[in-house]
Amino acid sequence: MPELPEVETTLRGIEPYLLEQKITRIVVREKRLRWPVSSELLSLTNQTVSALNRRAKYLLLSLGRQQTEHIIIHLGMSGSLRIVDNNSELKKHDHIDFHLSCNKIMRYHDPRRFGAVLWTDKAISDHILINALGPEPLSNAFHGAHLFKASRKRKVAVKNFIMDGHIVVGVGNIYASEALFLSGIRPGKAAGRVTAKQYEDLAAAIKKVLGQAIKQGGTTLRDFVNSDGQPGYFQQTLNVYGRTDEPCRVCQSAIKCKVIGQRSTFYCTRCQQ
DNA sequence: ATCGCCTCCTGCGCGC
DNA sequence: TGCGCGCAGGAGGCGA
Repeated sequence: MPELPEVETTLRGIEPYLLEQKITRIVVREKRLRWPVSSELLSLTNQTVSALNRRAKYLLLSLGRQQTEHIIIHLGMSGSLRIVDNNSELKKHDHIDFHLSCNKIMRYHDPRRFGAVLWTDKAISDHILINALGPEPLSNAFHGAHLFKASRKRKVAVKNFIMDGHIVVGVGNIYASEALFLSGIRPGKAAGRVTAKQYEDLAAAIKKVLGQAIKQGGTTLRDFVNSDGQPGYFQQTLNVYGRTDEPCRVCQSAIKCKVIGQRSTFYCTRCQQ
């Protein structure tokens, strides 16, 4: 379940192998991802990767000197990218190979096929999936006042609110529960009823959990190539996620699980009001 | 505009 | 041991 930290870790892991390298050939074994893999992508050959970036959970590979073409990759629920040797044995769900001029392959693997590999020749910032996104959670553009302002009169649960990519990107189900615990806010509370002070705390908590997870992901980068190992962010101590009926680490009362917005949500009934 | 529900898909854990 | 079932989850899409 790649959350933002794993996407960032993936970017750092693949960058040394892709930057200023050519994609010599793309082999697609399974086109049926979230959206069908386009024929334009199929026909890409001998394009130099001139930049790699991340926006939200999208990985962006820019091609050519002018960067007029881009490959957009989303890992969905179960996607991963690995750098493998070109004689590496194929595993089930290895859907796309990007052959590189360094003689290695960047291999896209995705059992559930919720992910996407897209091609565009428009400016990335104009792309329909990108152009309406909220700020990056670790950037200066993201802060409590932003959340407070955007949430006035909103009735949606604050947990759904912070998971909405138009408000802030990259807050997945695990870290939404964790950040709300750290800031002492009930996940089901209407976003418009959360105070400015609470949003200050919440923004800080989001930065903290995501920043910490990225840092831990970075420590396992050495295992990235040719490895199926779990990313390091799983080592992060979870305070509430998946801890139904276990004692709160602060007050010992039982952690509760409730479905909010079709998603399991975990919180402490005493610490979060 | 906003909200909430539905959908895509496979692997896994559970009960029997 | 094996089967069938239900659930998990990112996020776009859609109907109300």
